[in-house]
Amino acid sequence: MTEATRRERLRAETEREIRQAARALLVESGQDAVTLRAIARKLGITAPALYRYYDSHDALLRQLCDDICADMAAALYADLAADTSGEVGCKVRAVCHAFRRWALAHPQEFALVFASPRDPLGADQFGSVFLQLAGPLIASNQDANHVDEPVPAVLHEDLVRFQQVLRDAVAEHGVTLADEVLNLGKIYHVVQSWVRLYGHVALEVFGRFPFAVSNPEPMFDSMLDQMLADIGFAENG
Amino acid sequence: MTEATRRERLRAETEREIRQAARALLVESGQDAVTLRAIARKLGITAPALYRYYDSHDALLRQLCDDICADMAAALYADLAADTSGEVGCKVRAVCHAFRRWALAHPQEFALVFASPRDPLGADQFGSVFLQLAGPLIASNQDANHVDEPVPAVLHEDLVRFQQVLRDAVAEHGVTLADEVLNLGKIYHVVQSWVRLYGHVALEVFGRFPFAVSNPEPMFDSMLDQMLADIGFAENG
DNA sequence: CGGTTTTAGTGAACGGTGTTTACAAGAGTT
DNA sequence: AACTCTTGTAAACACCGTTCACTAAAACCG
Repeated sequence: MTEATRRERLRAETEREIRQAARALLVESGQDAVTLRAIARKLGITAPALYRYYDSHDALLRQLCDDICADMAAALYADLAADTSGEVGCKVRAVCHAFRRWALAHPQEFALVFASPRDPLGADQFGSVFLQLAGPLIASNQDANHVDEPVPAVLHEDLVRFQQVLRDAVAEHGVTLADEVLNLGKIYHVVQSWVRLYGHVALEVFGRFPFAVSNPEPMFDSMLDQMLADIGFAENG
Repeated sequence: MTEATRRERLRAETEREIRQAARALLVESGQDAVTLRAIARKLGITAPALYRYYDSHDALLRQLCDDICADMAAALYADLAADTSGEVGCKVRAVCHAFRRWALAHPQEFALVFASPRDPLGADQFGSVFLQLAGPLIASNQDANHVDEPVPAVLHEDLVRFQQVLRDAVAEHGVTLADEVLNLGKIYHVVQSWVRLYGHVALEVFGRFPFAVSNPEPMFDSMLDQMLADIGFAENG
């Protein structure tokens, strides 16, 4: 059954424990608490031993980011699947709510993954999460009544590239999109929706609204309403 | 001329040097490089001496945030004043561009002040910056043709409070606003504009757009167009 | 002026960090 | 059994925030 050698199994197990310990420290005590020595302490080993698994503290942090992204994607996907209504608008709303809920529940992780000037690279992982969610949603919204609004010509190049990325992502789900469905106007609205979704969530997580918002959820809902309307879903989807 | 004692002058000078050194370290090498020992080293003193000026490393970081906010506010205000056109739409556009430019030029400062889960408190300083800019703009836009759109009832309480904050901010500039000008619908749009402005800038600074944007400025311009239209300014203001 | 108090700064120390190096002990292989 | 590769340890280095006892000078005051 186990095709790997005994040593490989042990190594994989230790690596799993390292990630788990790092994650626990991040959640319990914040990013600064994720130290090599603290992780090693949780495993009952010494700090230098961790260098057999990761090149540096920074590399471990990067791995942690990827794990977080994967977990978040799984959580969002679960919420998406839990919405049994066929309405695509409902699904979008569900996944947006799940994103906000996740960010508020994991502010440290959110800051590390989404608001860190550290890495220009981890974007791969993040992009795949985004596409994994946006892809199916777009694929299941082929009948949306949305006209092709004109988009500034300067944006065409970037939007066409993004269009191709989205098309590929959807194709992985076995769906082929017509150009009328995935027109540039809609692509642009997808990007703009991400701007607003991210903006609201980050502002809420970091407490940077220009005044104290006593109850941010209705404001989030209100923004979603307008966002969904812009993107071509029915108001009460 | 110098009404302060010699000691007070020296103390003020040292404090100025501390802030300056901290700022330089942040810009040169990132937030993690702003250590007490590094600051002290730049001044030619020892680290414990800094405790005569700040209670802790964190307190110094807070002061740094405030300084950054003040500097940014000054820069934005300068750009705002540099726009000699009477058009309010142009002024809004100018200050938004200035904000983006500042954030891209000072990513470390931006991350520290706007995307740090650290303090729920420094918000005072930040809020005052926001109001210092938004106040005059709203005050000079009294003739905007903007109808009072309905706003979800749940938001009324918060929006009314923000309305009062804005009214006070504008009053400091010697202008009194009528309710028709500063209606709740417009207040809501101001908040939504901040969401989009912040969202775009943060995504660009942190490189978190879902695909590589080759030339983000036109996209920013495009967003501003829609934002200004929503908020009641003319398209080519 | 002389004595006292207040202040800015020092140096040593404590416990913490990431990281490197030399070394030991076990697992796997031949 | 001998050899290699892997996984861990212990010690050390340089750095960090912070505390504490202490000095030297400035400011104050009778």
